Amino acid sequence: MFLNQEPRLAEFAGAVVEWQKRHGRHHLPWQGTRDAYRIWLSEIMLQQTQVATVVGYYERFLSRFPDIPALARASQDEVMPYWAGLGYYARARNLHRCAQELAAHWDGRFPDTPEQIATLPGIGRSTAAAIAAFAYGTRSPIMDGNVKRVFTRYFGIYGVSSQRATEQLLWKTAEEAVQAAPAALDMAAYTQGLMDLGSDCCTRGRPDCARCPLQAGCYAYAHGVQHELPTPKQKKASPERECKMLILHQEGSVLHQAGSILLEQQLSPGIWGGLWSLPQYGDASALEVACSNWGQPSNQAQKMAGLLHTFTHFKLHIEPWYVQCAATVVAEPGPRQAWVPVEKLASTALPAPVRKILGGLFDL
DNA sequence: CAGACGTGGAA
DNA sequence: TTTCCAAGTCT
Repeated sequence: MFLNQEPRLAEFAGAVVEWQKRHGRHHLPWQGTRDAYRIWLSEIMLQQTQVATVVGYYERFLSRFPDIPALARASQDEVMPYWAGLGYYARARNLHRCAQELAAHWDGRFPDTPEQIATLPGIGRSTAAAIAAFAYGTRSPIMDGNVKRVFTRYFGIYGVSSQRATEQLLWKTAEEAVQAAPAALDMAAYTQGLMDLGSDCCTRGRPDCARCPLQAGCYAYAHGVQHELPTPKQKKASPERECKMLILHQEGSVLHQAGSILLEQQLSPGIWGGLWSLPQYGDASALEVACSNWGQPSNQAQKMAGLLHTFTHFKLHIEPWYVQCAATVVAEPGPRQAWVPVEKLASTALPAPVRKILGGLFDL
């Protein structure tokens, strides 16, 4: 770090805001509003998720649930299809819970301080600050991946951000940057500018320092260590697991000509919690037992092309097995299981790889 | 504190 | 191909 951060702190926020107004993003679907609901929804969807991925989900979700009361009076099962495929499903469950808490205890509106906002489910310190900054102009700093890149480089902050000391220094520096800024600071532009700078200019691989409004004071630029910051955390090899998924296809009826598929709702918490997946089995014998329970000899099952699904912390080898059965022979579904008509699969909350498997069979 | 928690795009 | 990781939070 530079010994004396003060002169570089004083000019920091102003440079970010000026850059944002000329070169930042201004036409994302969740910009140009002070509606805390829309801001909140976008912030949650954008957690660990790229802008391009979020845009479509944001529009569809907002059309179906236009405000807090609409979301609060819906059931979780009505909400999950609008999040399916986006990942990190605890976000959707917390979003729904939060709407109900706001409706029940906060008059259906967001509280106006970041501290109060951060007490709500699924909203941590950074998201609370972002909501307050965009909706109310509150001078409370955020600290996400983009901002960490900008701050570690500009101020020369070493150490992995999972360490308490590093995290605390980042937040302290972020607070000082706001305090050192003029009272008239456009907090929304500053907050957006930090993220845009990290996203468009101060990127991980090839930072475009020539375009950067902070170049003159940047520690990493001065020392040529852009690629060393932020300090990378050591990676761990992700374990691999395997499972067999059963596609039990009940033949069509007059009502549902394409038939129905047996799905099983996943428990929360847990992978895909709240979504409807295909029944999974750890090995061939477990699959055989399941087939025979449904009156199907397992030798009638057809093995389909396998696929590898990569999660953050493990890889899953999926082996799908297809079995068709007559409607007349079929028993009652087990707990958390249901027969879902093929016509309804498109609007069902399916995990991404399950949608891919079923999409190959039924053109969802 | 370290691990759980998804998915897809980029290098 | 492999690895990284993107507007994090919760336990």
